[in-house]
Amino acid sequence: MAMHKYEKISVPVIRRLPRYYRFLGELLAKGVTRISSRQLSDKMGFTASQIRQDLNCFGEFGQQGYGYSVESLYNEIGHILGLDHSYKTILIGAGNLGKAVAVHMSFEKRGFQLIGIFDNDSQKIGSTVRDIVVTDLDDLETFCGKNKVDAAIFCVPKSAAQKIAGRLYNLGVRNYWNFSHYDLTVDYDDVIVENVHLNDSLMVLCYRMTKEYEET
Amino acid sequence: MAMHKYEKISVPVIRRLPRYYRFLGELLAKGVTRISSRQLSDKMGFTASQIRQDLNCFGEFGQQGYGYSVESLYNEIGHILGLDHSYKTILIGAGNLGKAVAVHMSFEKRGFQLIGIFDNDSQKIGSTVRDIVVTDLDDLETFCGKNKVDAAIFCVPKSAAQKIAGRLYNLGVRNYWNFSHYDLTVDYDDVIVENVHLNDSLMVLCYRMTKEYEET
DNA sequence: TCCATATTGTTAATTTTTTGTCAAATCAGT
DNA sequence: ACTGATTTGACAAAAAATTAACAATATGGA
Repeated sequence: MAMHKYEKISVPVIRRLPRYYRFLGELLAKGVTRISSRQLSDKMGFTASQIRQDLNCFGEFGQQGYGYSVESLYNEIGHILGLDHSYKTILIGAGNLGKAVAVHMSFEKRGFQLIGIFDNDSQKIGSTVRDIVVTDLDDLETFCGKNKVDAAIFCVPKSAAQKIAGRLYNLGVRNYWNFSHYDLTVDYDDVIVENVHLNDSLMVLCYRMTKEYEET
Repeated sequence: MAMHKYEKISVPVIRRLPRYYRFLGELLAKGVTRISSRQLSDKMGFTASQIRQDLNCFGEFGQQGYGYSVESLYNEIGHILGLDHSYKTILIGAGNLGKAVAVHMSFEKRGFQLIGIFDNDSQKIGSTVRDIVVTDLDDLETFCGKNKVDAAIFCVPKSAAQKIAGRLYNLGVRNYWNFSHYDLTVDYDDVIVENVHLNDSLMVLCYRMTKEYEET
């Protein structure tokens, strides 16, 4: 039923989906059962028109004169995002950032399952993070031989990222969530990289603060 | 000299600035002294036209027939971003994520200076992160009375964020870098919030992985 | 059942963003 | 100093994204 129109969905629309999902989740938790695009628009700061247009990329989830059922829209968007998958995922780097990511993300609710953590620091190897034992990075090949790994999370220094990406590519891993302060670029077009640049976000904050002061 | 045109700069342009800064930093580190928009375009995956247009929002930094001086363009963009400031900043929350942020970000190079860390967990209070002693969150008012705080970083649970934001607003803090899985919304329009939603990024990765599989 | 109200899905208009083009300017070699 | 190759900055064109408008349809109460 959800197989509606499959023209390519634009990047801005895709980036708004998790936001819809988040707000609908909050409404659901509050026990709200129905909502109109107008009400959502007030809450989220998008226009009602945009919300309707975004949703219509994927199907017709609302009902004229009524609006949307919070629960079923929440589920639909979750499904569109693919959160009902359970992609097997490993984490590379068990430093502060790696641990924070491992502990804070509820991977299971986001379509992923964390099945291994690797580091090359002998101090960390053998320790436990979120019930997973940190393994020597040298054992990556062995591990990937035994387990089908769908995605890898990079919480390693910039200098190490590209090399490890190469190893993982050879092991069949094609999807990367990258925190390494470095734009992972891979020549193969079957690879998906989601780069997270916390520094960029911080610099944007700096820009906005600076401009604010200049204007006043 | 940099006071060129101050029509409002669009959000997409602003979000690309840190990226330029990053790539130019890498070129600088490699000892490259000059670069053309075309060469940058090959490296970064934007069109040359876009790069020139973006830069021209702020001034004329290039020279016809030559291109741009890597070093001076790097410095100009750093200045545009406001990285030569030193905004006094506090971190709220010294858990895994807070520690990771404190340790990984070179605030000094990004226009900020970390001057305090707060938590309400007695286990953490008194411990040291990056040479800063973690202080009781109850002492926030005292601290802000003694120190002018420009910005605050939120690494606290969703449930705590909004309340702490209110306290900080009353203490005169107007700028927030928010990791709390919650869109901080403040009614006052002198407030700047940069929300970081790691979950959103993860969900986008999930979407892209899912679509990839569907298409093939 | 009927009517006034609400709200969607869709198409059209508008706005914003990106890309293409080119004259003017600089550079490098002779 | 002259010439051909580059490359910018500016403007024009194209593409993309957002907003507006509205017919079609459902709701809820009389």
